[in-house]
Amino acid sequence: MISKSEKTTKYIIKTVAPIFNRKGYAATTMSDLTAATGLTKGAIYGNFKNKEELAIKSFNFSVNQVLKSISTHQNKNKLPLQKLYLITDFYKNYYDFSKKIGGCPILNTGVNSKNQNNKLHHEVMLIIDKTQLNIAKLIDHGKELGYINKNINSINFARRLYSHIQGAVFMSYAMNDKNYLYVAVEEMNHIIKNELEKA
Amino acid sequence: MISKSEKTTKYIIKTVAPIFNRKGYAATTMSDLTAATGLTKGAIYGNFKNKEELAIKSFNFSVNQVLKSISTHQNKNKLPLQKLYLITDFYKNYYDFSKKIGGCPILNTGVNSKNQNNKLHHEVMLIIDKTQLNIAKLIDHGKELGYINKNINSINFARRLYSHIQGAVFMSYAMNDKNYLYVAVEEMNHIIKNELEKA
DNA sequence: AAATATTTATACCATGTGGTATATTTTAAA
DNA sequence: TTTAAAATATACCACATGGTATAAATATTT
Repeated sequence: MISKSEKTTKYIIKTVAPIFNRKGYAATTMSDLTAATGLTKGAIYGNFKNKEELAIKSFNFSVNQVLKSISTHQNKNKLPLQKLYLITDFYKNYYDFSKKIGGCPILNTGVNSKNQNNKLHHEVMLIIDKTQLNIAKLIDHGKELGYINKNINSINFARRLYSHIQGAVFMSYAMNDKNYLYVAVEEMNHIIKNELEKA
Repeated sequence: MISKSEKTTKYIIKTVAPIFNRKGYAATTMSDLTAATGLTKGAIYGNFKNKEELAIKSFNFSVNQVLKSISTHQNKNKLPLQKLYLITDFYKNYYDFSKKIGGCPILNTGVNSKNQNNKLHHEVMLIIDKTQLNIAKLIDHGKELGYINKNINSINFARRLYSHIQGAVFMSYAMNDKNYLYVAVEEMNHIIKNELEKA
């Protein structure tokens, strides 16, 4: 049986996540959260220890929205190399996608939490590490199946891919211009084709 | 004759800029600023209209520190193509450089001001536009002198360069790892050589 | 339906916020 | 050196902050 508090806990996180994402931890106030949820501080503090715990759960909620969408998109194909192209393809739409959830949680929280909130920043680093590792595993799988050049370093390539994409995520966000994403995706596809694909 | 207030105005900006850069506009409080400067609110409000005006001047101060350093570094060579390589070379050291001034002002303010402070965000966009245009002009100059391939689109290339580098700036910052910068610089140098340089 | 446990609202706390009027001090001019 | 002007410090303002003790309301169990 799903309890009342479980439902409201989820409701609070879902409602509050985009606000934390957009404004950052410090700039988000409890009254922002009561206003958005329609609940009182009593209700919120009855479900969360404090503002920080709620912020961390909100961050993880936002990140999971991104990761699930990438995962779904990726599952349109079973071949590792095609999955890689589906990942870059996902980011063609990331400007609009991330807008809906208050911006890119990795970028926003990565910047906002640095030197400000160690727990949040730690979460960001874990997610980046995990994501890069998943890409590296995909490349490794492609090597095993013989689609991908065995000479390239999987984790280093994953880091390059992530860094390149994240640059475009920032630029498109800061400049209100999706084109940065389109261009970066094309560049990455070109690099995947030239460096990864076996001739 | 340089007045007293001119001196303290500069002193305040210089002292306060890294704080705004590190914490962001909303999270930086007036007491942060009085504590750092050793001055009272009376003194600060005597020299600046409000917190926002001080934040904007601080942002421009931080940005100018970056731009001046790039400019100095760039002036080690007069040839446009070599100047381009000197720009990418500058970013090899950007992790340590930006740390001294509280992080990359473009990245930090770009993220923190979005949807939060329109005036600050506007300043960020102006700086990015200006910087990209300067790179494009450099490329144009290289074309004129016959060093650079005339088929490539200068402003588009400048945008790619900036976006690529800024991705590494974010990644190195979020992950405490300079290597992202080293790798991105090598990639950009490779791209400059292959796409820009005339055979 | 009554009793109990859980969840939410209310009212409050001490402290911090950006900003300002005014008194005091410091600087520059006469 | 006196005087006028500019810069800084003090003391305060109304309001917002994260957080909590407790009362009220709602679910859940018996």
